[in-house]
Amino acid sequence: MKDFRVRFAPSPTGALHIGGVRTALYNYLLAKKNGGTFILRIEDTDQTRYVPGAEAYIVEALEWCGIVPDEGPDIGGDYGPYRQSERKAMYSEFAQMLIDKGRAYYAFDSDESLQKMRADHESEGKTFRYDSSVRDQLDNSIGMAADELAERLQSGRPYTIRLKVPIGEVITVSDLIRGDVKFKSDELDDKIMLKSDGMPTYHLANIVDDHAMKISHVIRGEEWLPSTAHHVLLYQAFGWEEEMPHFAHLPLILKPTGKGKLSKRDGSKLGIPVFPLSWKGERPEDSFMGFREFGFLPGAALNFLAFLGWNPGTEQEIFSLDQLSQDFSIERIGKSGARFDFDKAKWFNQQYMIAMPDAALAKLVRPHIEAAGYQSSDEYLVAFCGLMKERCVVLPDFAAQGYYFFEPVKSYEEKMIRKRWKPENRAVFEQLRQNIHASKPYESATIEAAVKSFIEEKGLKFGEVFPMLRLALTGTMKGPSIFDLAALLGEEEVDNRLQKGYDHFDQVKQ
RNA sequence: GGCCCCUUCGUCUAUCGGCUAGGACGCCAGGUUUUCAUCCUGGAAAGAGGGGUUCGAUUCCCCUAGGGGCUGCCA
Repeated sequence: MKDFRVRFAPSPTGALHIGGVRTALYNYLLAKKNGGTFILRIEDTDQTRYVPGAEAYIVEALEWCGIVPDEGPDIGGDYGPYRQSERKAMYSEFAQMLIDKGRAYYAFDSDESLQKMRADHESEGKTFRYDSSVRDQLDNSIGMAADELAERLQSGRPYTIRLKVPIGEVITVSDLIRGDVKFKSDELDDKIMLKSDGMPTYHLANIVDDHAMKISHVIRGEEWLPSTAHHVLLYQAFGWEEEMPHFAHLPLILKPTGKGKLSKRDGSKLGIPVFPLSWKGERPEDSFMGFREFGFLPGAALNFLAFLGWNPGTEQEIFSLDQLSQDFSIERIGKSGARFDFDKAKWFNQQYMIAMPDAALAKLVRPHIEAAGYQSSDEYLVAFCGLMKERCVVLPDFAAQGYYFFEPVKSYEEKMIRKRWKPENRAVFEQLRQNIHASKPYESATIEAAVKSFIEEKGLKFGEVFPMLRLALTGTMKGPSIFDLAALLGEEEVDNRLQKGYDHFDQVKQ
Protein backbone atom coordinates (compact mmCIF):
# COMPACT_ATOMS: atom_id res chain seq x y z
CA MET A 1 0.00 0.00 0.00
CA LYS A 2 1.00 3.54 -0.78
CA ASP A 3 2.51 5.62 2.00
CA PHE A 4 0.17 8.09 3.59
CA ARG A 5 1.57 11.47 2.61
CA VAL A 6 -0.28 14.76 2.97
CA ARG A 7 0.68 18.36 2.52
CA PHE A 8 -0.36 21.75 3.71
CA ALA A 9 0.33 24.18 0.89
CA PRO A 10 -0.31 27.80 1.84
CA SER A 11 0.48 30.80 -0.27
CA PRO A 12 2.66 33.44 1.44
CA THR A 13 0.41 36.36 0.59
CA GLY A 14 -0.15 37.54 4.14
CA ALA A 15 -1.08 36.19 7.52
CA LEU A 16 -2.32 32.64 7.65
CA HIS A 17 -6.06 32.64 8.19
CA ILE A 18 -7.52 30.50 10.97
CA GLY A 19 -9.24 28.40 8.30
CA GLY A 20 -5.81 27.62 6.94
CA VAL A 21 -4.72 26.56 10.39
CA ARG A 22 -7.60 24.15 10.54
CA THR A 23 -6.69 22.71 7.15
CA ALA A 24 -3.13 22.26 8.38
CA LEU A 25 -4.44 20.68 11.57
CA TYR A 26 -6.64 18.16 9.75
CA ASN A 27 -3.77 17.23 7.45
CA TYR A 28 -1.42 16.85 10.39
CA LEU A 29 -3.91 14.81 12.40
CA LEU A 30 -4.59 12.43 9.55
CA ALA A 31 -0.87 12.00 8.95
CA LYS A 32 -0.28 11.13 12.61
CA LYS A 33 -3.31 8.90 12.76
CA ASN A 34 -2.15 6.91 9.74
CA GLY A 35 1.52 6.84 10.53
CA GLY A 36 2.09 9.08 7.55
CA THR A 37 4.08 12.14 6.60
CA PHE A 38 2.98 15.74 6.91
CA ILE A 39 4.60 18.11 4.43
CA LEU A 40 4.70 21.89 4.35
CA ARG A 41 4.95 23.32 0.86
CA ILE A 42 5.07 27.04 0.13
CA GLU A 43 3.09 27.98 -2.98
CA ASP A 44 4.72 31.24 -3.94
CA THR A 45 4.05 31.25 -7.67
CA ASP A 46 2.34 34.62 -7.71
CA GLN A 47 5.16 37.10 -7.53
CA THR A 48 2.79 40.05 -7.51
CA ARG A 49 1.13 38.91 -4.33
CA TYR A 50 4.21 37.81 -2.46
CA VAL A 51 4.42 39.36 1.00
CA PRO A 52 7.74 39.37 2.84
CA GLY A 53 7.47 37.76 6.24
CA ALA A 54 4.41 35.74 5.36
CA GLU A 55 6.32 32.47 5.13
CA ALA A 56 8.00 33.10 8.46
CA TYR A 57 4.56 33.84 9.88
CA ILE A 58 3.22 30.52 8.61
CA VAL A 59 6.12 28.62 10.13
CA GLU A 60 5.81 30.41 13.44
CA ALA A 61 2.05 29.90 13.55
CA LEU A 62 2.37 26.17 12.97
CA GLU A 63 5.10 26.03 15.57
CA TRP A 64 2.93 27.80 18.13
CA CYS A 65 0.18 25.29 17.43
CA GLY A 66 2.51 22.35 17.79
CA ILE A 67 1.82 21.26 14.23
CA VAL A 68 5.27 20.15 13.19
CA PRO A 69 5.92 19.29 9.54
CA ASP A 70 7.98 16.22 8.69
CA GLU A 71 9.20 17.79 5.48
CA GLY A 72 9.31 21.42 4.47
CA PRO A 73 11.44 24.39 3.37
CA ASP A 74 13.32 24.71 6.64
CA ILE A 75 13.35 21.02 7.45
CA GLY A 76 14.25 19.52 4.13
CA GLY A 77 13.23 16.08 2.93
CA ASP A 78 13.67 13.76 -0.01
CA TYR A 79 11.28 15.60 -2.30
CA GLY A 80 12.46 19.18 -2.08
CA PRO A 81 12.77 21.95 -2.69
CA TYR A 82 9.54 22.74 -0.90
CA ARG A 83 9.13 26.27 -2.21
CA GLN A 84 7.51 26.42 -5.63
CA SER A 85 9.53 29.43 -6.70
CA GLU A 86 12.57 27.17 -6.39
CA ARG A 87 10.97 24.56 -8.62
CA LYS A 88 10.17 26.91 -11.46
CA ALA A 89 12.18 25.10 -14.15
CA MET A 90 10.30 21.86 -13.85
CA TYR A 91 6.89 23.42 -14.35
CA SER A 92 7.66 24.69 -17.82
CA GLU A 93 8.93 21.24 -18.73
CA PHE A 94 5.64 19.72 -17.70
CA ALA A 95 3.72 22.45 -19.48
CA GLN A 96 5.73 21.59 -22.58
CA MET A 97 4.87 17.94 -22.07
CA LEU A 98 1.20 18.88 -22.13
CA ILE A 99 1.75 20.74 -25.41
CA ASP A 100 3.58 17.77 -26.89
CA LYS A 101 0.77 15.47 -25.94
CA GLY A 102 -1.77 17.77 -27.55
CA ARG A 103 -3.39 18.44 -24.16
CA ALA A 104 -2.50 22.10 -24.05
CA TYR A 105 -1.91 24.99 -26.44
CA TYR A 106 -0.25 28.37 -26.64
CA ALA A 107 -2.47 31.39 -26.14
CA PHE A 108 -1.43 34.86 -27.22
CA ASP A 109 -4.48 36.78 -26.11
CA SER A 110 -3.45 39.87 -24.21
CA ASP A 111 -4.65 40.56 -20.73
CA GLU A 112 -6.44 43.64 -22.06
CA SER A 113 -8.30 41.78 -24.79
CA LEU A 114 -9.47 39.18 -22.28
CA GLN A 115 -10.59 41.82 -19.86
CA LYS A 116 -12.49 43.56 -22.61
CA MET A 117 -14.25 40.36 -23.55
CA ARG A 118 -15.20 39.76 -19.96
CA ALA A 119 -16.53 43.30 -19.64
CA ASP A 120 -18.49 43.03 -22.89
CA HIS A 121 -20.07 39.78 -21.83
CA GLU A 122 -20.92 41.19 -18.49
CA SER A 123 -22.70 44.17 -19.96
CA GLU A 124 -24.89 41.67 -21.81
CA GLY A 125 -25.51 39.81 -18.59
CA LYS A 126 -23.34 36.89 -19.59
CA THR A 127 -20.08 35.50 -18.34
CA PHE A 128 -17.13 35.07 -20.65
CA ARG A 129 -15.46 31.70 -20.47
CA TYR A 130 -12.33 30.74 -22.34
CA ASP A 131 -13.44 27.24 -23.25
CA SER A 132 -13.81 24.70 -26.06
CA SER A 133 -16.71 26.57 -27.58
CA VAL A 134 -14.72 29.72 -28.28
CA ARG A 135 -11.09 28.74 -28.37
CA ASP A 136 -11.12 28.36 -32.15
CA GLN A 137 -11.95 32.04 -32.54
CA LEU A 138 -9.35 33.31 -30.10
CA ASP A 139 -5.74 34.22 -30.52
CA ASN A 140 -4.03 30.92 -29.83
CA SER A 141 -2.13 28.11 -31.47
CA ILE A 142 -5.21 26.04 -32.17
CA GLY A 143 -5.23 25.43 -35.91
CA MET A 144 -2.20 27.66 -36.37
CA ALA A 145 0.35 26.73 -39.01
CA ALA A 146 3.58 25.35 -37.62
CA ASP A 147 5.76 28.04 -39.12
CA GLU A 148 3.58 30.84 -37.88
CA LEU A 149 3.59 29.39 -34.41
CA ALA A 150 7.36 29.03 -34.50
CA GLU A 151 7.64 32.62 -35.58
CA ARG A 152 5.37 33.87 -32.86
CA LEU A 153 7.24 31.95 -30.22
CA GLN A 154 10.50 33.20 -31.61
CA SER A 155 9.38 36.82 -31.60
CA GLY A 156 9.45 36.94 -27.84
CA ARG A 157 5.83 37.90 -27.75
CA PRO A 158 4.30 36.92 -24.38
CA TYR A 159 2.09 33.88 -24.28
CA THR A 160 0.43 31.57 -21.81
CA ILE A 161 -0.12 27.85 -22.03
CA ARG A 162 -3.70 26.74 -21.59
CA LEU A 163 -5.12 23.33 -20.83
CA LYS A 164 -7.11 21.97 -23.78
CA VAL A 165 -10.16 20.63 -22.01
CA PRO A 166 -11.64 17.71 -23.96
CA ILE A 167 -15.12 17.97 -25.41
CA GLY A 168 -18.10 15.91 -24.36
CA GLU A 169 -16.67 14.14 -21.37
CA VAL A 170 -17.91 13.71 -17.83
CA ILE A 171 -15.26 14.05 -15.16
CA THR A 172 -15.90 12.36 -11.87
CA VAL A 173 -14.16 13.62 -8.77
CA SER A 174 -14.22 11.03 -6.01
CA ASP A 175 -14.23 12.92 -2.77
CA LEU A 176 -13.75 11.18 0.54
CA ILE A 177 -16.14 13.57 2.23
CA ARG A 178 -18.64 14.28 -0.52
CA GLY A 179 -18.70 11.14 -2.61
CA ASP A 180 -18.63 11.28 -6.40
CA VAL A 181 -19.01 14.75 -7.87
CA LYS A 182 -19.54 14.95 -11.62
CA PHE A 183 -18.63 17.76 -13.99
CA LYS A 184 -19.30 18.14 -17.70
CA SER A 185 -16.08 18.97 -19.50
CA ASP A 186 -17.95 21.34 -21.82
CA GLU A 187 -18.62 23.58 -18.84
CA LEU A 188 -14.98 23.78 -17.86
CA ASP A 189 -12.74 26.58 -19.05
CA ASP A 190 -9.31 26.15 -20.60
CA LYS A 191 -7.38 27.13 -17.53
CA ILE A 192 -3.99 28.74 -17.82
CA MET A 193 -1.22 26.36 -16.82
CA LEU A 194 1.78 28.55 -17.41
CA LYS A 195 1.58 32.30 -17.03
CA SER A 196 3.32 34.72 -19.36
CA ASP A 197 5.98 35.32 -16.74
CA GLY A 198 6.93 31.68 -17.00
CA MET A 199 5.49 30.78 -13.62
CA PRO A 200 2.86 28.08 -13.32
CA THR A 201 -0.61 28.71 -12.00
CA TYR A 202 -1.77 26.90 -8.89
CA HIS A 203 -3.38 24.20 -10.97
CA LEU A 204 -0.25 23.07 -12.78
CA ALA A 205 2.17 23.53 -9.91
CA ASN A 206 -0.14 21.76 -7.53
CA ILE A 207 -0.53 18.64 -9.63
CA VAL A 208 3.12 18.47 -10.62
CA ASP A 209 4.26 18.85 -7.03
CA ASP A 210 1.68 16.55 -5.49
CA HIS A 211 2.79 13.92 -7.94
CA ALA A 212 6.49 14.56 -7.45
CA MET A 213 6.09 14.54 -3.68
CA LYS A 214 4.05 11.35 -3.79
CA ILE A 215 1.08 12.94 -2.05
CA SER A 216 -1.53 10.30 -1.27
CA HIS A 217 -4.33 12.50 0.05
CA VAL A 218 -5.20 16.05 -0.88
CA ILE A 219 -7.07 17.58 2.04
CA ARG A 220 -8.02 21.18 1.43
CA GLY A 221 -10.84 23.70 1.67
CA GLU A 222 -14.09 23.32 -0.21
CA GLU A 223 -13.31 26.34 -2.35
CA TRP A 224 -11.13 23.98 -4.39
CA LEU A 225 -13.85 21.52 -5.25
CA PRO A 226 -14.89 23.17 -8.54
CA SER A 227 -11.35 23.24 -9.92
CA THR A 228 -10.68 19.65 -8.94
CA ALA A 229 -12.23 18.60 -12.24
CA HIS A 230 -9.35 20.36 -13.97
CA HIS A 231 -6.93 18.65 -11.64
CA VAL A 232 -8.31 15.25 -12.53
CA LEU A 233 -7.96 16.17 -16.19
CA LEU A 234 -4.34 17.02 -15.57
CA TYR A 235 -3.60 13.70 -13.90
CA GLN A 236 -5.13 12.03 -16.93
CA ALA A 237 -3.20 14.18 -19.37
CA PHE A 238 0.06 13.31 -17.69
CA GLY A 239 -0.86 9.66 -17.52
CA TRP A 240 -0.77 9.67 -13.73
CA GLU A 241 -4.26 8.35 -13.04
CA GLU A 242 -2.87 5.41 -11.14
CA GLU A 243 -1.06 7.64 -8.68
CA MET A 244 -3.77 10.25 -8.41
CA PRO A 245 -4.25 11.18 -4.76
CA HIS A 246 -7.51 10.83 -2.89
CA PHE A 247 -9.35 14.10 -2.45
CA ALA A 248 -11.11 15.39 0.63
CA HIS A 249 -12.70 18.84 0.55
CA LEU A 250 -13.27 20.37 3.94
CA PRO A 251 -16.34 22.43 4.85
CA LEU A 252 -15.68 26.15 5.10
CA ILE A 253 -15.59 28.19 8.28
CA LEU A 254 -18.34 30.78 8.17
CA LYS A 255 -18.68 34.24 9.70
CA PRO A 256 -19.88 34.39 13.33
CA THR A 257 -22.84 36.48 12.17
CA GLY A 258 -24.24 37.36 8.81
CA LYS A 259 -23.41 35.71 5.54
CA GLY A 260 -20.39 34.24 3.88
CA LYS A 261 -17.17 32.63 4.84
CA LEU A 262 -15.02 33.96 7.60
CA SER A 263 -12.80 36.81 6.43
CA LYS A 264 -9.94 38.87 7.80
CA ARG A 265 -12.20 41.81 8.35
CA ASP A 266 -14.52 39.90 10.64
CA GLY A 267 -11.79 39.89 13.24
CA SER A 268 -11.35 43.62 13.61
CA LYS A 269 -15.05 44.24 13.04
CA LEU A 270 -16.13 42.01 15.89
CA GLY A 271 -13.08 42.42 18.08
CA ILE A 272 -12.20 38.76 17.89
CA PRO A 273 -9.12 37.00 16.56
CA VAL A 274 -9.35 35.13 13.26
CA PHE A 275 -5.62 34.56 12.94
CA PRO A 276 -3.35 32.37 15.00
CA LEU A 277 -0.78 35.12 15.60
CA SER A 278 -0.92 38.86 15.36
CA TRP A 279 0.12 40.35 12.05
CA LYS A 280 1.43 43.81 11.40
CA GLY A 281 0.47 44.99 7.95
CA GLU A 282 1.64 48.10 6.18
CA ARG A 283 -1.47 49.98 7.14
CA PRO A 284 -3.32 49.79 10.47
CA GLU A 285 -6.31 48.20 8.78
CA ASP A 286 -4.05 45.42 7.52
CA SER A 287 -3.02 44.50 11.02
CA PHE A 288 -4.81 41.77 12.89
CA MET A 289 -4.79 40.33 16.37
CA GLY A 290 -4.01 36.67 16.83
CA PHE A 291 -5.33 33.98 19.13
CA ARG A 292 -1.95 33.92 20.83
CA GLU A 293 -1.95 37.63 21.62
CA PHE A 294 -5.59 37.49 22.62
CA GLY A 295 -4.44 35.13 25.34
CA PHE A 296 -5.45 31.74 24.06
CA LEU A 297 -3.64 28.53 24.83
CA PRO A 298 -2.65 26.80 21.60
CA GLY A 299 -4.19 23.53 22.71
CA ALA A 300 -7.52 25.20 23.36
CA ALA A 301 -7.50 27.04 20.04
CA LEU A 302 -6.71 23.81 18.23
CA ASN A 303 -9.33 21.85 20.15
CA PHE A 304 -11.86 24.47 19.16
CA LEU A 305 -10.80 24.41 15.52
CA ALA A 306 -10.82 20.63 15.36
CA PHE A 307 -14.48 20.67 16.33
CA LEU A 308 -15.41 23.10 13.58
CA GLY A 309 -16.37 20.43 11.08
CA TRP A 310 -15.47 17.29 12.95
CA ASN A 311 -16.61 15.42 16.03
CA PRO A 312 -15.61 12.12 17.56
CA GLY A 313 -19.13 10.71 17.74
CA THR A 314 -18.88 10.53 21.52
CA GLU A 315 -19.68 13.18 24.07
CA GLN A 316 -16.06 13.97 24.79
CA GLU A 317 -15.11 17.47 23.76
CA ILE A 318 -11.76 18.12 25.37
CA PHE A 319 -9.00 16.63 23.27
CA SER A 320 -5.28 17.25 23.41
CA LEU A 321 -3.37 17.28 20.15
CA ASP A 322 -2.13 13.77 20.91
CA GLN A 323 -5.62 12.48 21.62
CA LEU A 324 -6.87 14.07 18.43
CA SER A 325 -4.06 12.37 16.55
CA GLN A 326 -5.40 9.07 17.76
CA ASP A 327 -9.13 9.63 17.44
CA PHE A 328 -9.38 11.81 14.35
CA SER A 329 -10.94 10.24 11.29
CA ILE A 330 -11.86 11.46 7.87
CA GLU A 331 -15.19 9.64 8.04
CA ARG A 332 -16.39 11.92 10.81
CA ILE A 333 -15.65 15.17 9.03
CA GLY A 334 -18.90 16.99 8.25
CA LYS A 335 -20.10 18.40 4.95
CA SER A 336 -21.70 21.69 5.84
CA GLY A 337 -19.98 24.95 6.65
CA ALA A 338 -19.39 25.67 10.32
CA ARG A 339 -19.96 29.04 11.88
CA PHE A 340 -17.10 30.48 13.89
CA ASP A 341 -18.47 30.52 17.45
CA PHE A 342 -16.18 32.65 19.57
CA ASP A 343 -18.06 31.93 22.78
CA LYS A 344 -17.28 28.29 22.36
CA ALA A 345 -13.63 29.12 21.73
CA LYS A 346 -13.48 31.04 25.00
CA TRP A 347 -15.11 28.18 26.85
CA PHE A 348 -12.45 25.79 25.57
CA ASN A 349 -9.74 28.16 26.71
CA GLN A 350 -11.18 28.47 30.19
CA GLN A 351 -11.43 24.71 30.47
CA TYR A 352 -7.80 24.40 29.44
CA MET A 353 -6.63 27.00 31.93
CA ILE A 354 -8.51 25.38 34.78
CA ALA A 355 -7.09 21.98 33.92
CA MET A 356 -3.56 23.30 33.68
CA PRO A 357 -1.23 23.01 36.69
CA ASP A 358 -0.82 26.38 38.42
CA ALA A 359 2.94 26.43 37.88
CA ALA A 360 2.63 25.89 34.13
CA LEU A 361 -0.08 28.50 33.92
CA ALA A 362 2.05 30.98 35.88
CA LYS A 363 4.73 30.78 33.22
CA LEU A 364 2.22 31.88 30.60
CA VAL A 365 0.67 34.53 32.81
CA ARG A 366 3.98 36.13 33.78
CA PRO A 367 4.48 38.06 30.54
CA HIS A 368 1.05 39.62 30.92
CA ILE A 369 1.73 40.57 34.51
CA GLU A 370 5.04 42.12 33.57
CA ALA A 371 3.53 43.89 30.58
CA ALA A 372 1.18 45.55 33.05
CA GLY A 373 4.22 46.77 34.92
CA TYR A 374 4.08 44.37 37.84
CA GLN A 375 6.70 42.14 39.38
CA SER A 376 6.22 38.92 41.22
CA SER A 377 8.08 35.99 42.67
CA ASP A 378 7.36 32.62 41.15
CA GLU A 379 5.82 31.36 44.34
CA TYR A 380 3.46 34.32 44.63
CA LEU A 381 2.49 34.13 40.97
CA VAL A 382 1.74 30.42 41.11
CA ALA A 383 -0.53 30.90 44.11
CA PHE A 384 -2.15 33.87 42.38
CA CYS A 385 -2.89 31.78 39.30
CA GLY A 386 -4.42 29.08 41.43
CA LEU A 387 -6.79 31.60 42.98
CA MET A 388 -7.68 33.37 39.75
CA LYS A 389 -7.81 30.79 37.00
CA GLU A 390 -11.44 29.76 37.44
CA ARG A 391 -12.38 33.39 36.99
CA CYS A 392 -10.36 34.03 33.84
CA VAL A 393 -11.11 33.18 30.26
CA VAL A 394 -7.97 34.36 28.48
CA LEU A 395 -4.48 35.10 29.74
CA PRO A 396 -4.73 38.92 29.96
CA ASP A 397 -7.69 38.53 32.33
CA PHE A 398 -5.29 37.68 35.13
CA ALA A 399 -3.60 41.06 35.18
CA ALA A 400 -6.81 42.92 34.50
CA GLN A 401 -8.99 41.22 37.08
CA GLY A 402 -6.37 40.56 39.70
CA TYR A 403 -4.37 43.78 39.56
CA TYR A 404 -4.90 44.31 43.30
CA PHE A 405 -2.59 41.42 44.00
CA PHE A 406 0.24 43.56 42.67
CA GLU A 407 -0.59 47.12 43.61
CA PRO A 408 -2.86 48.97 46.03
CA VAL A 409 -6.57 49.14 45.42
CA LYS A 410 -7.27 51.78 42.78
CA SER A 411 -10.96 52.28 43.36
CA TYR A 412 -13.74 50.97 45.54
CA GLU A 413 -17.25 50.00 44.51
CA GLU A 414 -19.09 52.88 46.14
CA LYS A 415 -22.54 51.35 45.92
CA MET A 416 -21.70 48.59 48.31
CA ILE A 417 -20.12 51.00 50.77
CA ARG A 418 -23.20 53.18 50.88
CA LYS A 419 -25.36 50.13 51.29
CA ARG A 420 -23.42 48.27 53.95
CA TRP A 421 -20.91 50.44 55.81
CA LYS A 422 -21.96 51.61 59.23
CA PRO A 423 -19.61 54.28 60.62
CA GLU A 424 -20.68 53.35 64.10
CA ASN A 425 -19.13 49.93 63.52
CA ARG A 426 -15.72 51.41 62.88
CA ALA A 427 -14.44 50.47 66.32
CA VAL A 428 -15.55 46.88 65.92
CA PHE A 429 -13.87 46.65 62.52
CA GLU A 430 -10.67 48.03 64.01
CA GLN A 431 -10.77 45.24 66.54
CA LEU A 432 -11.41 42.70 63.78
CA ARG A 433 -8.42 44.10 61.92
CA GLN A 434 -6.22 43.43 64.91
CA ASN A 435 -7.59 39.93 65.30
CA ILE A 436 -6.86 39.19 61.68
CA HIS A 437 -3.38 40.59 62.04
CA ALA A 438 -2.78 38.34 65.02
CA SER A 439 -3.71 35.12 63.23
CA LYS A 440 -0.99 32.55 63.64
CA PRO A 441 0.15 31.00 61.42
CA TYR A 442 -1.02 33.58 58.92
CA GLU A 443 -2.92 31.42 56.50
CA SER A 444 -6.37 31.07 55.02
CA ALA A 445 -7.84 28.67 57.58
CA THR A 446 -6.65 30.55 60.66
CA ILE A 447 -7.77 33.91 59.32
CA GLU A 448 -11.14 32.45 58.50
CA ALA A 449 -11.44 31.02 61.99
CA ALA A 450 -10.44 34.33 63.55
CA VAL A 451 -12.99 36.30 61.54
CA LYS A 452 -15.80 33.88 62.09
CA SER A 453 -15.36 33.57 65.82
CA PHE A 454 -15.11 37.35 66.07
CA ILE A 455 -18.38 37.75 64.24
CA GLU A 456 -20.13 35.32 66.52
CA GLU A 457 -18.62 36.86 69.61
CA LYS A 458 -19.82 40.30 68.67
CA GLY A 459 -23.21 39.13 67.50
CA LEU A 460 -22.61 40.50 64.01
CA LYS A 461 -23.86 39.16 60.73
CA PHE A 462 -21.62 37.66 58.04
CA GLY A 463 -23.37 39.86 55.53
CA GLU A 464 -22.26 43.07 57.19
CA VAL A 465 -18.66 41.99 57.67
CA PHE A 466 -17.54 39.92 54.68
CA PRO A 467 -18.41 42.40 51.96
CA MET A 468 -16.61 45.20 53.84
CA LEU A 469 -13.52 43.10 54.28
CA ARG A 470 -13.52 42.15 50.60
CA LEU A 471 -14.04 45.73 49.55
CA ALA A 472 -11.24 47.04 51.75
CA LEU A 473 -8.88 44.38 50.44
CA THR A 474 -9.73 44.43 46.72
CA GLY A 475 -12.10 47.30 46.03
CA THR A 476 -14.42 44.98 44.12
CA MET A 477 -17.15 42.54 44.95
CA LYS A 478 -15.77 39.81 42.75
CA GLY A 479 -12.78 37.65 43.34
CA PRO A 480 -11.37 34.66 45.20
CA SER A 481 -12.12 33.74 48.79
CA ILE A 482 -11.22 36.67 51.06
CA PHE A 483 -9.26 34.39 53.36
CA ASP A 484 -7.25 32.90 50.53
CA LEU A 485 -6.40 36.26 49.11
CA ALA A 486 -5.61 37.73 52.53
CA ALA A 487 -3.20 34.89 53.21
CA LEU A 488 -1.49 35.51 49.88
CA LEU A 489 -1.37 39.28 50.35
CA GLY A 490 0.33 38.85 53.71
CA GLU A 491 -0.36 40.27 57.15
CA GLU A 492 1.22 43.69 56.71
CA GLU A 493 -0.44 44.36 53.38
CA VAL A 494 -3.79 43.20 54.68
CA ASP A 495 -3.49 45.39 57.73
CA ASN A 496 -2.65 48.40 55.61
CA ARG A 497 -5.48 47.85 53.21
CA LEU A 498 -7.98 47.36 56.00
CA GLN A 499 -6.99 50.70 57.55
CA LYS A 500 -7.09 52.53 54.26
CA GLY A 501 -10.34 50.86 53.36
CA TYR A 502 -12.07 51.80 56.61
CA ASP A 503 -10.89 55.39 56.21
CA HIS A 504 -12.26 55.51 52.72
CA PHE A 505 -15.57 53.98 53.80
CA ASP A 506 -16.01 56.65 56.46
CA GLN A 507 -15.37 59.37 53.92
CA VAL A 508 -17.92 57.98 51.51
CA LYS A 509 -20.48 57.71 54.22
CA GLN A 510 -20.17 61.35 55.28
C1' G B 1 -26.50 34.34 -14.72
C1' G B 2 -23.86 29.29 -15.13
C1' C B 3 -21.58 25.15 -12.52
C1' C B 4 -20.73 22.67 -7.89
C1' C B 5 -21.52 21.78 -2.59
C1' C B 6 -24.62 22.03 1.70
C1' U B 7 -29.49 22.11 4.90
C1' U B 8 -31.32 18.70 12.87
C1' C B 9 -32.18 23.64 18.82
C1' G B 10 -29.51 30.86 18.08
C1' U B 11 -24.36 28.18 17.37
C1' C B 12 -21.16 23.41 17.00
C1' U B 13 -23.19 18.71 16.47
C1' A B 14 -25.19 13.02 17.58
C1' U B 15 -28.68 10.01 14.91
C1' C B 16 -25.99 5.44 9.70
C1' G B 17 -35.39 3.46 8.79
C1' G B 18 -38.39 2.50 14.72
C1' C B 19 -37.29 9.18 18.29
C1' U B 20 -40.18 10.36 24.44
C1' A B 21 -34.71 13.57 18.49
C1' G B 22 -29.12 13.10 22.66
C1' G B 23 -24.77 16.26 24.07
C1' A B 24 -21.93 20.93 24.17
C1' C B 25 -21.63 26.52 23.88
C1' G B 26 -24.80 30.52 24.81
C1' C B 27 -29.41 31.91 27.43
C1' C B 28 -32.96 31.43 31.80
C1' A B 29 -34.01 29.44 36.86
C1' G B 30 -32.34 27.05 41.34
C1' G B 31 -28.34 25.13 44.54
C1' U B 32 -23.09 25.54 46.38
C1' U B 33 -19.77 29.90 47.29
C1' U B 34 -23.02 34.84 52.37
C1' U B 35 -18.85 37.90 46.45
C1' C B 36 -17.58 36.65 41.48
C1' A B 37 -16.13 32.52 38.90
C1' U B 38 -15.97 27.28 39.00
C1' C B 39 -19.12 23.24 39.99
C1' C B 40 -24.08 20.76 40.43
C1' U B 41 -29.45 20.46 39.20
C1' G B 42 -33.40 21.92 36.16
C1' G B 43 -35.57 24.69 31.89
C1' A B 44 -36.72 26.99 27.13
C1' A B 45 -34.81 25.74 22.28
C1' A B 46 -34.35 21.83 16.18
C1' G B 47 -35.36 17.85 11.82
C1' A B 48 -36.55 24.41 5.65
C1' G B 49 -41.21 23.29 2.64
C1' G B 50 -43.68 19.92 -0.75
C1' G B 51 -43.96 15.33 -3.06
C1' G B 52 -42.69 10.26 -3.28
C1' U B 53 -40.45 5.00 -1.48
C1' U B 54 -41.81 2.18 2.98
C1' C B 55 -45.71 -1.13 7.81
C1' G B 56 -42.84 3.09 9.47
C1' A B 57 -39.21 8.48 7.68
C1' U B 58 -34.92 13.40 10.64
C1' U B 59 -32.66 9.22 8.29
C1' C B 60 -33.49 6.92 1.15
C1' C B 61 -35.14 9.51 -3.77
C1' C B 62 -37.14 13.93 -6.46
C1' C B 63 -38.65 19.07 -6.65
C1' U B 64 -38.74 23.88 -4.48
C1' A B 65 -36.65 27.29 -1.17
C1' G B 66 -32.56 28.97 1.56
C1' G B 67 -27.28 29.14 2.55
C1' G B 68 -22.24 28.57 0.77
C1' G B 69 -18.31 28.09 -2.89
C1' C B 70 -16.31 28.65 -7.80
C1' U B 71 -16.74 31.31 -12.27
C1' G B 72 -8.66 35.72 -12.66
C1' C B 73 -2.04 35.24 -16.43
C1' C B 74 -4.95 34.73 -7.21
C1' A B 75 -4.35 30.79 -4.39
